[in-house]
Amino acid sequence: MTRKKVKLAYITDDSARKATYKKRTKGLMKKLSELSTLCDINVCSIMYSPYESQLEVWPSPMGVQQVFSKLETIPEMEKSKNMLNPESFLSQKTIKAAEQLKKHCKESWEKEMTQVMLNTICSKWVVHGLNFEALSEINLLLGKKRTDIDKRIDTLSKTPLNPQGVSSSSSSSLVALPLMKTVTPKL
Amino acid sequence: MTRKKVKLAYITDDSARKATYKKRTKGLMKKLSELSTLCDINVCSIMYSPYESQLEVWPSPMGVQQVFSKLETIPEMEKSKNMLNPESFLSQKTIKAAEQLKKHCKESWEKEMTQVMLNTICSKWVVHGLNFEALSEINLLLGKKRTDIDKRIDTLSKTPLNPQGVSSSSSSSLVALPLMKTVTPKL
DNA sequence: CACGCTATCGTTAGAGG
DNA sequence: TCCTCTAACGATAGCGT
Repeated sequence: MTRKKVKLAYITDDSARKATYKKRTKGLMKKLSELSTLCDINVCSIMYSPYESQLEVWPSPMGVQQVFSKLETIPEMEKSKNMLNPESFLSQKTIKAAEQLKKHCKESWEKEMTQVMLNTICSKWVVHGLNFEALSEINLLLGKKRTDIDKRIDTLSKTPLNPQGVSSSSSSSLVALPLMKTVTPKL
Repeated sequence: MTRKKVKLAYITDDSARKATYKKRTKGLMKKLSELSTLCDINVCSIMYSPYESQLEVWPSPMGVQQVFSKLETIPEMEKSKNMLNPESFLSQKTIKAAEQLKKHCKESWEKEMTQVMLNTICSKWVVHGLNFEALSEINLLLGKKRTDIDKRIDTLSKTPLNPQGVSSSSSSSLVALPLMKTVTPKL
């Protein structure tokens, strides 16, 4: 009985798919970990899967916090918030100017856009105070009694904030985003 | 000549490390892609490595945009911004209340905190308008002439926004963050 | 320094408990 | 459903070019 040569297509059988998901996710995690130690890359992952009721964080919430904290240190743009809001950064003027040249495409536009895109994301993270101060704050809570946390979560669950449902139009998604220290972001 | 059994430790030799990095990154990418098709998970990755002058986006900027767009659809919290700012969500009062119970730790605090942590991140994304509208805007620019983009980038490079340097204290980092549709975030 | 090769190691599909 | 086992497949270290 020779093992089938994985047909690379959606696994229709639910339990088989779940099994594969779990196995491969575990494998991915390991690979991530290896890349991390072999090449000194700081890695973390946050998994929000339909197969686990709870979120899975690896290697630990602390580790996640550390990685996110580093996003904070990338460019020091906080000092110039006003110049980085979407309106000025991507003004109608800019769009129009680009519009004029619509016909002259270039095969490398993709890479260029990638730069702009990512820089925008990073900028926004910082500009909007998304430097994960909150995570630091949350770390203060680490080690607190569980029931208290439970109560807190319970309270929050009863506020209007609690989503009554989730859009079912979006399918599962995964983002892998590595950031390295040695490259100076070009903005 | 038996192949060595990969010593799982930092590779000191620069070129060897780079080779390993590239090979393994490629492998990771493939695994990601497989997980994506096998389990219908929407995947993208953004690589910002010291070994490439440009960012590497996979499968494409479009794909990245799509994945990020989905983050937007998670919980509908925009309507209650005022209740979700860090100040109210993680008020001094809350911290103090938790402080009182510092000594009574629980082994499962980690999971609980994970929930709070992640929910906070997601909340912030939405609350701060980080629903990646900008990315949509940027997509309008796709297909425009490269030199124009170049000029734009150049202009930006000369503004005070341009980081004069990057913190060298942070090491490389990678975040993998999968989001699935079927689970309702508990907040 | 990048690529191609391939023996070896590591991952995992499928079956059984 | 979840674990364990293991043969088969897939990834990749080291080397040659």
